Amino acid sequence: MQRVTIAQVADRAGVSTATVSRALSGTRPVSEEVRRRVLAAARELGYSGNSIASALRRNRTDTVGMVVPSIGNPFFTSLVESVEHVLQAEGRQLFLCDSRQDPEVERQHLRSMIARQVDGIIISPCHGSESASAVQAAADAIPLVQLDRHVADTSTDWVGVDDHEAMRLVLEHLHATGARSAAFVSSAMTNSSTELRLAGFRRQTERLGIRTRPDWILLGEYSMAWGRSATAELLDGAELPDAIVCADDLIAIGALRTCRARGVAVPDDMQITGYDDIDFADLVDPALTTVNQPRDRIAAEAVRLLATAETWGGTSAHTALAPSLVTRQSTASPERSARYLTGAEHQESSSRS
Amino acid sequence: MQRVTIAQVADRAGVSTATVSRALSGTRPVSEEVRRRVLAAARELGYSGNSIASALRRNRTDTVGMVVPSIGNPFFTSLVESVEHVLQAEGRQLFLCDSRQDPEVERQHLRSMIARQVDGIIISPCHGSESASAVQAAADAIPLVQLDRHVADTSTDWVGVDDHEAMRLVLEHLHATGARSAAFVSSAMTNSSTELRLAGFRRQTERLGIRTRPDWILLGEYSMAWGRSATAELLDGAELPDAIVCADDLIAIGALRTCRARGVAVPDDMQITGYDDIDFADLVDPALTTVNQPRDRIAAEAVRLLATAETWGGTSAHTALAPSLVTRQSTASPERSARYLTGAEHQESSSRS
DNA sequence: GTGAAAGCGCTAACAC
DNA sequence: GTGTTAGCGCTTTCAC
Repeated sequence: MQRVTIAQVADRAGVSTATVSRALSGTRPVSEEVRRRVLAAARELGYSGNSIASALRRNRTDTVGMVVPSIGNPFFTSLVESVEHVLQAEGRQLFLCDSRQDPEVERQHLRSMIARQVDGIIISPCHGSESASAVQAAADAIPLVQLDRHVADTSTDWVGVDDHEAMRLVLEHLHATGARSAAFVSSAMTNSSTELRLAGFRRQTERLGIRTRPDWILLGEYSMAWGRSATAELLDGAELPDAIVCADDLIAIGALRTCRARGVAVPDDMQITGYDDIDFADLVDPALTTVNQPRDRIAAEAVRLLATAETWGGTSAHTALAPSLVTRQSTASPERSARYLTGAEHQESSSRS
Repeated sequence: MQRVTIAQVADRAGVSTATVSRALSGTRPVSEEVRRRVLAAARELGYSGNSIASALRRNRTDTVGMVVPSIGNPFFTSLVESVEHVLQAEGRQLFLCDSRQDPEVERQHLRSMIARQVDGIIISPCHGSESASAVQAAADAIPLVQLDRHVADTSTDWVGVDDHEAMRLVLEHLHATGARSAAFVSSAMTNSSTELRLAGFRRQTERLGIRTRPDWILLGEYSMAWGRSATAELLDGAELPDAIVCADDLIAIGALRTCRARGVAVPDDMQITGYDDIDFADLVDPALTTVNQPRDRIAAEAVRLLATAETWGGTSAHTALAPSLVTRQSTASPERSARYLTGAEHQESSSRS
């Protein structure tokens, strides 16, 4: 079980270690005859290389590190899948870490990745401000691109979707279905996505004349549990909005559950929208109208930016991709509501007891 | 942005590189005065070490590799979380790969991990037979433990739950609720879990006198989509079982959906059980009765076995942990059914059309 | 308690 | 096309 080295392969093939290296890596031409002998020797000995030694020498690991706030969140899971896919196509590997929403854990992971000489880092920082110093420090050392979320006051690359545009799509759709008031359920304001989505919600409701209220803005965390309790709170309120706009699909699914449990019909009595378009969004009942993030595209762009940073350094780019709206059964269809409206002219928000 | 080396730290602290190494790693005692100077120099220069060089020298990476069939499957995701947690407590890192259910991809990942000199590998092989050669080859090179699933005809460590025991729990519970016939929906027979769960199902149904039929054994894949279509097939059959036993929670959730869509009441007209106890199992409606796998325990055991293998080599261990049954609303309560049975004596499977 | 020096396994000049 | 050689940055004897 002693590891076989390049020297042993060289011995067996009757050539120098340099030649073996060249034959195996294809860095420089090698005679067909020698190539065959080397390959045979390597196979016979079960040689599998030592990328640690290679990395030390070449100063490259062909590995990129990725840090996500929670691998349990399906959105990040699928982002990871996309990134891994892109990298694999280039023969590179992904080193994945979960910061568990903890800036301290995140900082350690970043340090460790730098020590491990990853070629670049893709990160979705867990906190808008507390992650900043560690992210900046890492970015100073090696190419780094932020994905989806990003920290304030740093000058690194970023790629994600245009949250304002997303909110425009959601609220215009709701408006078209006849909704004239809306609540917003999100996570606490600890990261950029949250902030931008809320800002977008505010701007678009105002622009479209959709009414909202301070106690309809509920901030907790990205989880189904929070979606449930926030919705319960809304349903217990004096007035009911026409729609609940959720900052991610997990919250929205929680909202759906509470509505069902309380006998509130979706979308007839209440419309609900999500954000992310996780696989599950299509599988709940009613299926969720949500914002689709082009994950493969985001992943590809992130990897591309990393490569650019490797050669260019310095100048950073912010890439906001266009999201799209996926309309399913948790919102009413615009046509149908239009018909309703013909009679009702303007649908006031229903109120309750 | 030039990486700072140990030599620079040594210079600044006015000591040798050896001393810096010792001061930083704590391998051997160093005078308090020198220690302070070294630490200060390291901080000032922003030294972060080079674990590649360290790994080459020490022949250890403090990294374990993990390969799962699908990171999109919540069961594996949470297994990964558990393993990462355990490792982090020991100051080690996890190198994660997704084989995407493809033995070829899996083989490449394994080769790559060995080349990367991970200290050990934790794998849930994607295929019962096609994964075998690569797994065996990897196990010959470094410590390896199989998790949950395992390949046939290898002599590596394994840790998972006792599938027979799990099926006993499920079927005894169903029997107690009055079920006297059952169908089984699982993935195709390409891995050990599937095989053992089916074998357990067969044995327990026979033992308990629960009737089943060849066309009630449906094998597809571990996904909600398959759960839906398999259930549709069952519901279209001439005879309906009292219960559908599913080989994982995703399948079971799909089954729940189809039942709801078809107006089949769960658990009154049909009982459904899952396997894994993923987070979602408690959040669907009705909440899913399922088999809980002690994931943290499995993870801890796997890491422990790896450490054992590092020192002992050779002899391997198979550790089957006891699963537990989590009864929720997708199955009837034993008490209630007992009352029913008092009148009905023996509840035959309902038939249809 | 500390320093000098010898590599870990590999690749990239540099020769030929 | 191929061999020789000098390290990559670190840890660890072995001296003192």
